[in-house]
Parts: sequence; C-alpha cells; structure tokens
Amino acid sequence: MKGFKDILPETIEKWHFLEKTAVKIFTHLGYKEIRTPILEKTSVFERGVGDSTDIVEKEMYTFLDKSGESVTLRPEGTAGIVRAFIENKLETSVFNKLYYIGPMFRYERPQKGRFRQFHQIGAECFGIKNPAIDAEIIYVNTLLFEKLNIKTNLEINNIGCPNCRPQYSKALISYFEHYKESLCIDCQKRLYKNPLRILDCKNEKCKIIARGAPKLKDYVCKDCKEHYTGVVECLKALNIEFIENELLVRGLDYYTSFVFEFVNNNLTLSAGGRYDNLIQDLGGNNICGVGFALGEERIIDILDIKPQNSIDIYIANLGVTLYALNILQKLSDLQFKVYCEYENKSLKSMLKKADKLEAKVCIIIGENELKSSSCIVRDMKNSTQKTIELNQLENTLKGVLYAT
RNA sequence: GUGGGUAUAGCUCAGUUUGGUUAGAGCACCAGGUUGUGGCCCUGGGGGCCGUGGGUUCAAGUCCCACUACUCACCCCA
Repeated sequence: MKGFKDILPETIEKWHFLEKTAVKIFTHLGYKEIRTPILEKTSVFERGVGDSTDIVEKEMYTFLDKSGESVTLRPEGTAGIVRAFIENKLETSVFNKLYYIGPMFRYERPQKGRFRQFHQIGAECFGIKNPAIDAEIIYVNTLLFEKLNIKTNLEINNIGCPNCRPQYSKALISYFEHYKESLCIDCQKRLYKNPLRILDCKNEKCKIIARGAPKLKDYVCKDCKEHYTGVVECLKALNIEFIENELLVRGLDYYTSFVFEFVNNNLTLSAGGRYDNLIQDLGGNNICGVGFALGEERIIDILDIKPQNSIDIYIANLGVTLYALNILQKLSDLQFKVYCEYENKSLKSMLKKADKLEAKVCIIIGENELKSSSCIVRDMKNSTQKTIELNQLENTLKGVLYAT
C-alpha cells in the first residue's frame, strides 16, 4: 500500500538501537511510558489538533465503525495522551512526565522522510509551568541526538498564545493586504487562513515584502515573553546552542508561546513546544503541558551503526535432527545465542551459512558424533576444531567464545 | 490536491538515441573443484510475460497512446 513500509530484519537493529537509547534516557530522567490506543474518536483530533489544520482537513484516516461512530487512526500522539490524561484523572498522579513510542497515520503523498504509517517517539509533561521543563524536554533531545551521533541544529521561537496571537495575525493581514496583488498565489490564499505562513514563503517577491512585516515579538503578551526568556536562560545554563528563528511556525493549533525544531539537512527530525490550553480545550482542568515528537523513519534513514552479530553458535546438522534438537535445547538453557539447521544441506553450504550469520562457533554433528555422544566444535575465526564429549560442551564453548 | 522523473534477473544497472536472430554485466543464490569443512580463487548452473493494456510495423525491451506502481518536489509535516 502506498506510504506503508515493511521494516525488514536488515534494519531492525537500527530501530532497536534508537528505541533502546530513547527509553534509557527517558527512564533516567523519570519519564514513564504511556500506551494509548491507535484508534480514537475523531473528535479527539478535531478538537485537539485543530479542525482547520491540514492534518484534520485532509490527512486523517477517518472512517465509520460498525456502530456508525466516526473513528480515526491517530495522526499524532499528543491529543490521545491528553485524552487519556483527562479520562484517567492523571493530574493527581506522581507520574506527570510521560513518553510514548508507536505508529501514527496520515493520508498524504509519500516522499523523502514522509510516510502514511510512520513512527514517533515523544514525550509530554503535564502541569509544570516553569520554563525549565521546556528546557528539559530540549535537553532530552540533545542527549538522544548525541548518543545517536546525529548532528542537528536547534531552532526556537515564541509564537504567542490566544491572548496575543490574534492581534499579531490582524496586524499581518492589514500589512499584507497592501501588497495583495504582488504576493504569490499561495500566499494570497494564506492571507486570511494562515498569515504567519507568508513569512516563510520561498518566493522572492514575498520574501521582500515579508521583510517589512510586523514582528511577532512586538506583539506577544507579558506572560509569553517572560516564559520564552525563561527558557532561553535555561538553555544557556545547559550550554545548549540554539538559533532564534522568528519564522518558525507550528502546523498544529494547540501550541502556545515556546516552540522548537531539531533540523538536519532541511528535514525536521524532532519538534515540539508548549500547549497550555489543550487540556482545557479537550474538557480537562486548566493544566499546562509541554512535549515533543520525533520521526523514527527520519532518524533511521541517517543512523550509522555497525550491525552486531546475532548468534554465537551455528549447529550444522548432518541428518541427525533429534540429536541436534537436544543440543539446541541444552545450549539454549545455557543462554547461548544459537541457530540450528534442519534442512538437508551439504556441510559446505552450512559452514557458508554459519559464516554469513557471523557465528563464532560451528557445532558439527552427524552419524559418527551421534554414535559416540560427541560433537565437533569448530572455531570459525581460527579454523580450528576438535571432537569432544557432550558433557564437555559447556566448558569448551565458554573457552572459545569468551577467550580474549 | 498540483507538477517532474523512473519502470529490464533477488539487488544495482547497461541495452532504448538509429526497431532486426537466442536480452546482458556486476553483486547475490546454487553446484562442482574438496566422498563430512566457511572466507580467497577457478569452472559451471538456475533465475526475465523487459510494469500492465492497446497501437504502429514484415519485425517492438527499443517508437506512439493509455493505465498502474514507485520516486522526487510543492502544499503541509515528525
């Protein structure tokens, strides 16, 4: 299906590495995992993400279930978690720093770094007003990118809140209306729908006009301004480098005041910000929030790790399957990583396979070995081998595998 | 939703300009060289409705049209 991908064994180690690294960082900083359903009532996203956003207008996988209720495959993680937060009354819980990992769905044209089913790792922190938590969220990201050895630029901005953003939008509209005919077709459409987007247009004419446009920072309210400067202070204390980008805008309606993106090669790997009204908008109490999400596929695509060998021992079974099963069971009990062959193949082809699997040891068994309750233990690296009694197997293997 | 590109072996691609016998290479796979011993080497082998359908022609992988899939960009987004 268009935009849906199989994740194959050859890349699975990258996925494990990414997710293990993220989980480790979260766990060390007191974040607890939360797992919410992939399917939610459509209203959760309409109200949460914002029903005039592109995501809700044209990108959701929405359908009626058998009872006729409109349901939607989650296009992002935050709205569902906020719903769970409200329903389970988690505001009284000590666990207010949460993380999640899982698939998201958006019906859009696939291209580089974009899929219809994609995977995100994200976090949400509830009820913490202090700008330090915004900085902590960013710190989590810098830690992760550091461990993954991925270079990113951090861009931040203050996009205001419902108290101050409408005034700014008004100011933008009245400014750009004077140049309406000179703007590109896209920007003319944006003028009333999302005037902030005009600031980000790549059209040369629009860029020139945008230079004289009112600045957002002249319009943000006192609270937004104080919060933003607070985060900047924290980032400096953490020695985290950032670029202030006044053109940075978020596509989801729920963001307020502080927002950020981690960018690598023009592709946003991770993004997030504060959403102080979302919980109330979805029917909860007046509780603030801040969070982020990163796209796993985009990380996997640039992740550079050397694959680990997956097995220690390959059992080359020359037609003595029951004997082979006994040895497999024994080695498995001893916690060795072992791969057993059952098909009738030549020894040569089995050794070849052992080599490909990067087994350190190959155990060879056939009629001769069965009769004498023995096996051949071959050290694949040194090409040396010896026949041993089965009761010596554990010690012999330890000697070969753990030799320095 | 809009625009561009591509489609030949499991994978990466030649061949298409200028139509002409049996469609190639590298890698991968299998076998033999070594009767029960991997990597390197040598020899051989299997594997193709040349994306699908139609058209032009004595003749189409090659030219024309349509469709589909994939891909990149825009919009937007992680």
